[in-house]
Amino acid sequence: MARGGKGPSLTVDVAVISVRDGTLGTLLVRRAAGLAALPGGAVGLDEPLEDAAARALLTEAGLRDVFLEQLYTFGAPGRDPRARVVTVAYYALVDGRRFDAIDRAATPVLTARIEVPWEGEAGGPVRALDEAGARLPLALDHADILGTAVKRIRGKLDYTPIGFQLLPERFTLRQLRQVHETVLGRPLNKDSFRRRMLASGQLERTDERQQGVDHRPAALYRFGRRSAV
Amino acid sequence: MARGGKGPSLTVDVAVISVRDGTLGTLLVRRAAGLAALPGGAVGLDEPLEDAAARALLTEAGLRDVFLEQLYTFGAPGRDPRARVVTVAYYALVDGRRFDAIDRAATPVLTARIEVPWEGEAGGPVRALDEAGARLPLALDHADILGTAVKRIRGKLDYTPIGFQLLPERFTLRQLRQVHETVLGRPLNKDSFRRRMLASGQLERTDERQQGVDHRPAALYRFGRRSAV
DNA sequence: TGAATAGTGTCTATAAGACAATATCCC
DNA sequence: GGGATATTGTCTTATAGACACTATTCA
Repeated sequence: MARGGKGPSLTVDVAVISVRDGTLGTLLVRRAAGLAALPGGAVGLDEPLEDAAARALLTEAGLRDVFLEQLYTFGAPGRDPRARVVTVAYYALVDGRRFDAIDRAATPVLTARIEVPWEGEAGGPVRALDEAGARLPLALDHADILGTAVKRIRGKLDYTPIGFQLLPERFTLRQLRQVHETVLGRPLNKDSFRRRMLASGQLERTDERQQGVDHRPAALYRFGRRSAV
Repeated sequence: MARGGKGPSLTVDVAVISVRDGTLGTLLVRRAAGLAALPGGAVGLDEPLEDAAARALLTEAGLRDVFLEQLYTFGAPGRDPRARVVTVAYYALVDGRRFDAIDRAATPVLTARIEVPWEGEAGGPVRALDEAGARLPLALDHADILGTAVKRIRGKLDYTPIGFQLLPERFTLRQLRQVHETVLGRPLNKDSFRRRMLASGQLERTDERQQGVDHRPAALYRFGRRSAV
């Protein structure tokens, strides 16, 4: 961790966000001291920041080709007691079902549930819970980074259709709404959500329908190139 | 510029944004090679990032106590041809009249007009023009940083009253609207802007009125603590 | 047929845009 | 008074929420 330079060291960390069963989830790795941490690592001397984030996702979490966007840079002098480390945080949005496909032997990741103790876009740290509901202590300021990611995504949902990044390629309007509700942490009006999404021109109706449900199957949609205006 | 460490060096840069006479303005400093650059500098080993940005503003531009918020971190390997330098960019919002109060002898800043060659929130680099309207070549990726700042502020205006940071403490609704129009680069509906602002509960009407205009003087408002809900 | 959700249409409440009518100030 | 903008109020239009009704699937 020691470096010869005069300035702070630089790392990247990735807050992986997914939605499963109506709750927010994330991916963590075990670090020393029994703490869980975001996937991340040092930035190579000639490596683009986003490449470093993608590399951490691949080597530490076994994930590739995910939506990845810069979040915020955390640099409080005391955030890492061992040395001055500034980290450029990214967030990734992943279809929750991809968590199941990760080779746990090759990459011993932890899947955790995120509990958001604030409403709206108030912000603040969040809690990570394991499958049994026990609290997972997070390293450094990683609870703040995850909280910042949730806050950012909540804000983006209002004017951007990033919800589909959390779903498989084809999905129903109900699934999309439930993803939005899970991210926002509040119920949405069914009718107006439907109208708004269909009016946005971003959804493309496929001629397939939902399978294996015990009621009228919904039409499957996918996100298409922005169609008009 | 050379460092002994294995990782990138770290700096901060500040995009100072102001509004004067219906145009966007910024503050630049002269650097080698006749280029103009954003105020900025290296981050101290134990210095918080925002402190480094505030320090650069004070020493290079003579500005203190301004609204300052983190913008984005720029770290493309080729952005500085001399060495790998990652910069955490901040943006500052300043009442344009404060540009006139800067001691030009102590801090030889340049005031420039910003020309935005794109609409809405498309994004991309902007141009800096001097008082005579001549183009000021910008160092490194500073045109991108300024562009990112304009884009961010445009987005924030839709749901946050940051406009008042660009005005003196007391202002009229017309001044506030013109600031919004300048930032957004498009006209706003006068009536609905007025209603929206008054309904927001963020404006506090003072018992003073505009002075020295050749028509009915408008009431002066100031921003108050969010009052209700 | 019944349970359950999809999908459509209608009515109402709220916010935005357009515009008319006064109200105040300086000259 | 005339010119200019502020301020208030009304009407119209677009959008969101509420709700009723029909459609479609499986058990």
